[in-house]
Amino acid sequence: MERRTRQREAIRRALVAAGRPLSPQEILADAQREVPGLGIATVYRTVKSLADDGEVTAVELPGGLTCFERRHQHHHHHFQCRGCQKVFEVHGCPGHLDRLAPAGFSVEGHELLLFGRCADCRTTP
Amino acid sequence: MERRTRQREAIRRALVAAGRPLSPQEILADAQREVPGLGIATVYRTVKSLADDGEVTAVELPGGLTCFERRHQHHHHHFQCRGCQKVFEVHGCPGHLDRLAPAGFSVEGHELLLFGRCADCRTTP
DNA sequence: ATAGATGCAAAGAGTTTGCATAGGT
DNA sequence: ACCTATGCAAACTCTTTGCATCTAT
Repeated sequence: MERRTRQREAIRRALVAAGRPLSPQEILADAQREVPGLGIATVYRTVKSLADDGEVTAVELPGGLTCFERRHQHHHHHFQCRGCQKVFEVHGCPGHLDRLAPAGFSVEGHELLLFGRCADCRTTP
Repeated sequence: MERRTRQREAIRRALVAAGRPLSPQEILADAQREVPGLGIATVYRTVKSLADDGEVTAVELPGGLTCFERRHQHHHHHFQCRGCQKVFEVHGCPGHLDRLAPAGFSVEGHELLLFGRCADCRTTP
């Protein structure tokens, strides 16, 4: 069974507090304010463990960055800011996407990413 | 100015022949049939050069894989097969995606990726 | 002949893993 | 006391870069 460690709790709190998907480095920086000696390997191991438990999900972004967010029950997508690179949740989905696939292909899912500028970066380039 | 080398031509031909986005490794394998000594560094340098010229565009997929395809003038999206991992072009776009973004955010673009099984992998798991 | 392109190997960046130790239970 | 979780460092993967050589012009 899994243990309740300061590191694990700090990582979970960082994700809860952010309310948006965080990169491993963002998680590290946030959680280190609580547990200064925290190492990046623990962040990777912990988010993987939390993902296995179904508590968080990975958000893989074009460019190779993988962020992590607390698991939601509802279908949603993401927005990435070109200014600060932060990732935000986007509610809703255009739907009717399966019909776009080539004939003979079976669509099992989809991902949609919007990009542009968040409210903060829109005013502060 | 740029030179017309066997390597560069083999890489361009691989992209034309495939008719779909190729990963650096796929490009290497295809182009090596024409130029056996071809190295992966040349593939990376060449696709970057072709991208700078506007002849190819990068297709960045969740998971960190970056593929390259010949540049199209029309807006389109992609499908990735969970069986063979190959990437295909998808025509059309659901449109009206900007409205999904949070208030105060400006949307400059979007990417849509469908995933599932291609026609080949649907019958051959 | 000149200068850009290539192949190799080394260097980076991000992520994962091995191992001794710390620390939850 | 036991055994998982941690921190460090090494290993790994993918991509980029330095450099001597090759080759298109």
